[in-house]
Amino acid sequence: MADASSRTDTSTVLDMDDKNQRLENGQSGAMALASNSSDRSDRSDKPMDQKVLRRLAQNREAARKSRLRKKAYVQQLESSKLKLASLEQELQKARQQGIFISSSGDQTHAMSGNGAMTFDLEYSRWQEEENKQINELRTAVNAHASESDLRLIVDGIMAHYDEIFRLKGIAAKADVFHILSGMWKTPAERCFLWLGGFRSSELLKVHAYDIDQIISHRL
DNA sequence: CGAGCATTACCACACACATA
DNA sequence: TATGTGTGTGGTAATGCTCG
Repeated sequence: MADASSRTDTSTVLDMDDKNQRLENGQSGAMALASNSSDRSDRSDKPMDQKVLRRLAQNREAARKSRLRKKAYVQQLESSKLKLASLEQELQKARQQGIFISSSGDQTHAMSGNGAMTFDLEYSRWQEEENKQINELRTAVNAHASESDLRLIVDGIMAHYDEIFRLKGIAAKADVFHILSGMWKTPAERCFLWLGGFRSSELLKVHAYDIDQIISHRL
C-alpha cells in the first residue's frame, strides 16, 4: 500500500507539474471559468482575472496546508494510540507481576512489592497528568482566558493533588517504608528535600504526640 | 459588513491490483 | 490484455469563522 501511494505521489507530482504548466499557459478549467465570468462582466476583465486567479492560488495553497495539518493530526493520534496501548500493556504486566509476588510465600514482601510498584506506576502517571494540567493552565493564562475558565482548570489541578494524597494513603498502608524513604520521588524532588534538610524522622516528630496517645491507650 | 482564511465536499485523474 | 474497482492526491467551490 505504501509502495502504491509513493508511486502515486510521484505520478501526482508529475501530474501537478503538468497542470501548473497548463495553468501558466492559460489552459486550465480555472482560467476558462475566470474568462467566462469576465465575459459576463465585460467591464474590468483583467482585474477580475487577476483577482480570481489570486484567490484560486491562495485557496489551493490553503487546501494543501489544511490537508498537511490534518495528516499530521491523524499521525499524532495514531502514535498516541500506540503509546497508550504500550502503556496499558506495561501496566498489565506490572499488575500480573504484583499478583504473582503476592501469591508467593512471604506475605509481607508480597504486599510491599506490589504496593510500591503500583504506587510508582501511578505516581509517574500522576506526574504526566500534572504536567499536562500545568501546560493547560499556562496556555490559558497566555491566551487571557476568562476567570471562570481559569477557575475550572485550577479546580482540576487541586482535585488532582487530592488524588496523589489518596494514592499515598493507599501506598503507605501497603508499604509505609517505601513512602517514607522517598525513593519514588524524582531526583530533582529528592535534591530539593535534601537542600531543605528534610528527614523522614521529621514525620515521627510531628506525630509524636499521637503516637504517645496510641501507645498509652494500648497499655 | 466585507475581506481573508481554514475547512471540507465534490470531482477528476492516475495508479495498482484483481479478474474474466 | 482489456476492464472494473479501490485508493490516494490535488484543484475548485461552498461555507463558516474571525477580524478590522
